[in-house]
Amino acid sequence: MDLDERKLKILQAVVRNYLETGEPVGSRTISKYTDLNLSSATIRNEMSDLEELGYIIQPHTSAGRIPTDKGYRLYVDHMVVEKIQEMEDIKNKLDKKADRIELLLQQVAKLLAVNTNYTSMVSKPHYRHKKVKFIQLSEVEEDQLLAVIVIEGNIVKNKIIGLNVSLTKEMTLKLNIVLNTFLQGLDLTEINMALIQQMKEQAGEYSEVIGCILDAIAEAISEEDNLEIYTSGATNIFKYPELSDASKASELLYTFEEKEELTKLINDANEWDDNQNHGIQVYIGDEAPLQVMKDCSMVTATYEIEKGVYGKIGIVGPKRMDYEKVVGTLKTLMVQLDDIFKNKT
Amino acid sequence: MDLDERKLKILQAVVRNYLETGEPVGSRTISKYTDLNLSSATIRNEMSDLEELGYIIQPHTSAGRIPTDKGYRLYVDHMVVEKIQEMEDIKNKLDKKADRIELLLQQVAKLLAVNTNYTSMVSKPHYRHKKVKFIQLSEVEEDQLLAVIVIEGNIVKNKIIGLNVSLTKEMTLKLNIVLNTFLQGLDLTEINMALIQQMKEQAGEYSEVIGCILDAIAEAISEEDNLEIYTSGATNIFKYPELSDASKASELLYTFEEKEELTKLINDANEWDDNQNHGIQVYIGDEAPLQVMKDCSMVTATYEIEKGVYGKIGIVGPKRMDYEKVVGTLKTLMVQLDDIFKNKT
DNA sequence: GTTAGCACTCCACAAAGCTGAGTGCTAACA
DNA sequence: TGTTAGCACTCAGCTTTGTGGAGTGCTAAC
Repeated sequence: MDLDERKLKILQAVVRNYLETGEPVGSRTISKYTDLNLSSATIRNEMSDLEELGYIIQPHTSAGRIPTDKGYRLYVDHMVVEKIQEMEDIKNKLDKKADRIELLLQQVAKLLAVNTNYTSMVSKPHYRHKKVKFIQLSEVEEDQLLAVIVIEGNIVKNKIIGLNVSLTKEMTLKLNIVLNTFLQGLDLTEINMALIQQMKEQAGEYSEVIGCILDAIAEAISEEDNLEIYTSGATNIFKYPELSDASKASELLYTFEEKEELTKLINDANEWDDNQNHGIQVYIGDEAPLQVMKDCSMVTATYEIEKGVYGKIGIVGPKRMDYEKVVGTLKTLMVQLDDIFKNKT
Repeated sequence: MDLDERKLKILQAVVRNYLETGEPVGSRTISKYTDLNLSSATIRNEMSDLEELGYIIQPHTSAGRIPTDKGYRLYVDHMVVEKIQEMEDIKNKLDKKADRIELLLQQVAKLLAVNTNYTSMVSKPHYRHKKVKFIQLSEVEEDQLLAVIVIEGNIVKNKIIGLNVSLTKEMTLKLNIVLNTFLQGLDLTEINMALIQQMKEQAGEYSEVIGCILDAIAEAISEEDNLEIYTSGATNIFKYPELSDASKASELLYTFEEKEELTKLINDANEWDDNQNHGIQVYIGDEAPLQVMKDCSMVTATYEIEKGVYGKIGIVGPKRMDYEKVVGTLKTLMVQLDDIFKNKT
């Protein structure tokens, strides 16, 4: 059942040619395109076999062949020689002031989309079970309190709390101390009713404030748990005729606009695989866990922002995407990202 | 040159009918559709006049008529009877925890898009020449300082500053006092070199920290000046055949994805006009200051988030959009928004 | 001023014809 | 036994032709 050398070469030629042109590939083309020195008739026989084995298919009789998903899969698994992509050093591209991770990731997405001409998506890593690191209450105005909550990973959340009483300086200080001593180092699951009750007692007449602040904390932490995804270059799909008819384009773009569905993709991809490959995975057509992507391929990679905290990057394009370039680009990017994140911490 | 009663009625009938069906309107249709009791032949004569006057046009000989931009304009200016839109009370729809204005506006955009089936955009109001209200430095870890900056409008910015020395508690306190006394109530233009120099002197060996913090402040304020725009329902354009061919759709969607261009639209629209109309404006085709919108219409409105601080809301759809519904929806929404913002402050 | 009637126009769609690319099969060749 | 040339066949895609219907403009009559 294994393919012999010659069949492999022919399959490879079919895929390569199809990736380039987007047109079904005929036997005569292969006969000239390869160094096999075989006549088109021979190629035809071989192609007929390949079709029977399910690697290629004719869109209609008397047309050339195009790869099936199975054909692409074989190609991706065994024949991709990733082209090293010399990408401008992204550090220069990235806005200096993009200290906020969201901005940085958004820019990475954009960079990828521009470089590849496909659609890119980047998920914000989420820190599971994040712990409270630091809380600071300050009086902004008479009846307004600003609560600043820092959680692990130096994620900062603010909440302005309106009061119907005004706090004394001492009281604010006291509340600060109470909150910090009670909550530092805890995550959401560890903050229970008993604890809250204790804190409220300490706060005396300001127990109400405690309630507000706890709400803010809960919100801050859970907000961070919402998997956020940044996308870019969604309209690039119009560059590929096979995706740009109204109904397909509409569905795809809607998915990218809403983003919810995309979390499935992100969650599906394997975790970091330790083999220095940045968990690069290729999904072809139906392999992706999303119906709308049945005519697309997707390449994903995993980046590590700090020990144990991962995010994903994905590139979505037509099945006939330039896998070699995409994989190359992603790898280059991952190396650069590693660099950036390492120097950051 | 003014149109008589009958011509107006016929024009109105043409527009109304075209808005509904999207097909060119013939004389026979009008003859039945209106209560004029005129034969199609008479209508034909009148339509011929209307065409000569530039209000309607035939896409080709022997087709019905469709309105020109001029025709739409007349219709919008004099014949729109806005339908009061009973929209579910948005307050119920809006996420309670959407205290952050960004989230709220994003949700408003979505609500609008869903309600109208057009594309919506909402600009975040920007507070010009915002003044610093409050600054708080806290030590998060040994060598990390958290700067929290509150500017007018209760916009809060955070910045984590890495230090190569560690500060004493007293020093942190002192820096806090220095920063607040010097900067409170100032806007960007008022923070000059002389001031900075003074502050650095006060900070002694930690003058470096002052520099970092000032950078953060500058960044925070200027960041807030970047006009941000939230969009929703961009893919709704696929519901309108006249916009959904690949090249038009691609251009439009790109504009909505990139958003930069959209600022032109927002900036162009008139300021609040005080006549309780929420500055509702209608742009038809080329009237919009954006080339890509030449086949679209746009309706914008202005909301006031607090005294003197405005933002815009816009709805973009095909020229044959349901103006009556859109204007109605926008007005209803504005009233609700006023309500929300008033109770907030 | 309004209307019926009629010839005319032109889009939209279907049917028919043509072309070129590509195939499968067969028979001959090395 | 594998390879090749030759040939009939297929079919998408394009152009051409034809047809029907919707709608118009014009004219003559009311």
